[in-house]
Amino acid sequence: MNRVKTSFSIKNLEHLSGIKAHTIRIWEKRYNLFEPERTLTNIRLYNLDSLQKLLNVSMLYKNGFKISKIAKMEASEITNKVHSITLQKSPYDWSLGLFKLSMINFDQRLFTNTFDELMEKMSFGEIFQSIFTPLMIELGVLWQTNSISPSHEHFITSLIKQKIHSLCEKLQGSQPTHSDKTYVLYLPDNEIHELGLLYLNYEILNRGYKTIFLGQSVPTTSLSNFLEKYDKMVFVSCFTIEPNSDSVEDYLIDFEQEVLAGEGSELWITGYQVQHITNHKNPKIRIFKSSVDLIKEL
Amino acid sequence: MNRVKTSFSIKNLEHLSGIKAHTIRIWEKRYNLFEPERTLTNIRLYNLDSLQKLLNVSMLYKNGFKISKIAKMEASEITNKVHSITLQKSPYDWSLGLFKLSMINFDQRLFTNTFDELMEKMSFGEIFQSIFTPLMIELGVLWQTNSISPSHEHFITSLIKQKIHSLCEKLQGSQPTHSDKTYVLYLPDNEIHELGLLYLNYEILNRGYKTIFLGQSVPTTSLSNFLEKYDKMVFVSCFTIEPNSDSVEDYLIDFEQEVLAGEGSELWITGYQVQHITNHKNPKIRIFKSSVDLIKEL
DNA sequence: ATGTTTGTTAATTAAAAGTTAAACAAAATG
DNA sequence: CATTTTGTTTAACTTTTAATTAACAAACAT
Repeated sequence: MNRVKTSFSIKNLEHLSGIKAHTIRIWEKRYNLFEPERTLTNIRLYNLDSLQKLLNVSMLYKNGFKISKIAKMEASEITNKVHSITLQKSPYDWSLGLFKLSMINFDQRLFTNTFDELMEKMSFGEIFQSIFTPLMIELGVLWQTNSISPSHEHFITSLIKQKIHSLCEKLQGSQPTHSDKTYVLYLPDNEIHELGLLYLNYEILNRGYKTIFLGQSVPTTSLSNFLEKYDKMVFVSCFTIEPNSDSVEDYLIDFEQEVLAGEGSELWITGYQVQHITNHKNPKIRIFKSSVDLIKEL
Repeated sequence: MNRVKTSFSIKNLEHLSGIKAHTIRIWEKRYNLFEPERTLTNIRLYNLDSLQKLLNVSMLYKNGFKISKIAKMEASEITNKVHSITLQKSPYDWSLGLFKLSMINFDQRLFTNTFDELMEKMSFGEIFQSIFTPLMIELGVLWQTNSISPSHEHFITSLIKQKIHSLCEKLQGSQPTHSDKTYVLYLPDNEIHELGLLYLNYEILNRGYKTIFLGQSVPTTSLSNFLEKYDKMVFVSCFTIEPNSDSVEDYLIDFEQEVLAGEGSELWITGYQVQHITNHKNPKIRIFKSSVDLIKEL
């Protein structure tokens, strides 16, 4: 019933900390760094405290501290050192690790603090592309190795969504500087990966355009309703799961007839399912390799 | 980069279909039911099509069809039979399987159809308690055995949330029949499991009370702001992860001072982190073993 | 009742992952 | 330069999980 992971294998620690299982074992043996529980059959089982200690140790280790020196430190001393290093170095260097740590502990304050510090140094676009995107990729690996629970993923993505939402709200407070076209962002039926689309919404707003964010699971027919209200519409979407490679061509043909028949409106798409589509005949449909490419064309 | 599971081990199939791995193997051998790919070292790897076929086969099997008979059927015949059975039997018997199927395929239409049929036969409360709750528990098992991706979990929970949201909206359209108290539903800092709280919101609304749904990550201080506006307030929350057993006592003491100091307001709690708290002195704080118990007291 | 169907069990082998210990070699230290 | 530190490699062994085959026994059909 309790679905939050609190027990970790040595492989989990390897994936979460970046320290090889072999190395963790020998640190244990030589320096008594950890004293993990064991199963009845002698297999190591680490708790959350051990994981956190390892994350701290690996942080110092990656910053040039020697393991023999770290091993002699008190727990409090380790924490202090970690603190002072994060203060010294740029937040960029450590934000990925701090975001992961905040996820493991469901620590919203750490997330927010890290994020706020980053925002002082760089734009949200840079943060999203250079930190949140790699973070999401890493989460995929952690998921595949059973190192985190769905709750962890949910926790971190919903915090990121919150941040984008609040940035978008601020932008929507001021008048758009362009009135020549309106962007409509949507995800087709069954599409649930809205984080990328949410980010696109932010970037489009940030460039002074008007947007309508529809979010997930919008059927094609309900899109045509917008055509009467605005002159020039650009529909923006991201096809990650659906429509899949079997049906994406049919979807586009359908979309052409239902939505793009009139003047002025276009469809811009990114995502996994359109990666293989290189040349599409209709100039009203534009395919982008990545959201970065799409942003360049705004 | 593509984080959607498309390849399954025989154990995954076992957990998803309820057919033992042993049995799947022997069906393969005796009736050539499947022809899974193999790894370089001879280990079975099933694709999504195989999984779906097995789900259909197991459905017929559990309905009394003999495996020898199923094995002789064409794929289309199997699909037809499955269809006609789902029509014959009550939706209750099959909804759990259908919801799981809709999740595997990210098939929103199947989810909605199944849900709509259920709503004709029973109340939403019954659906939530007798179907969605077991479904969530089963998802936990599937997660632990690596049988589904976080996307699957996200897909199904966000659809359930959508349903509760729209039911709540309808209820909020009509005037409350009780005006003696207002329920404020919130989750404390770092708490992300809002599905259960969302359901409580529905049940309270359904009994004609006024509610304020704050959702996740509400600090205690911002709750006290509500005290001036309403006479009698009942704060309702669910502590799944936070505050954890170390800090829950402190949290409650803090809450007593900051929020419950005046007249009339109470705090009702359920969730994992308050399971061990049996007798709390302050009668203004009420602990419930489950949300069902809480609903009974409305 | 006789033979067939069908799921389970047991035995054996193989693969994957974890554990321990010893040897090794690069890097740092004095 | 000799010594210590430290991560990696190798080898032997255990545990867990998967695969194959054969045997078994209950249920079913004729």
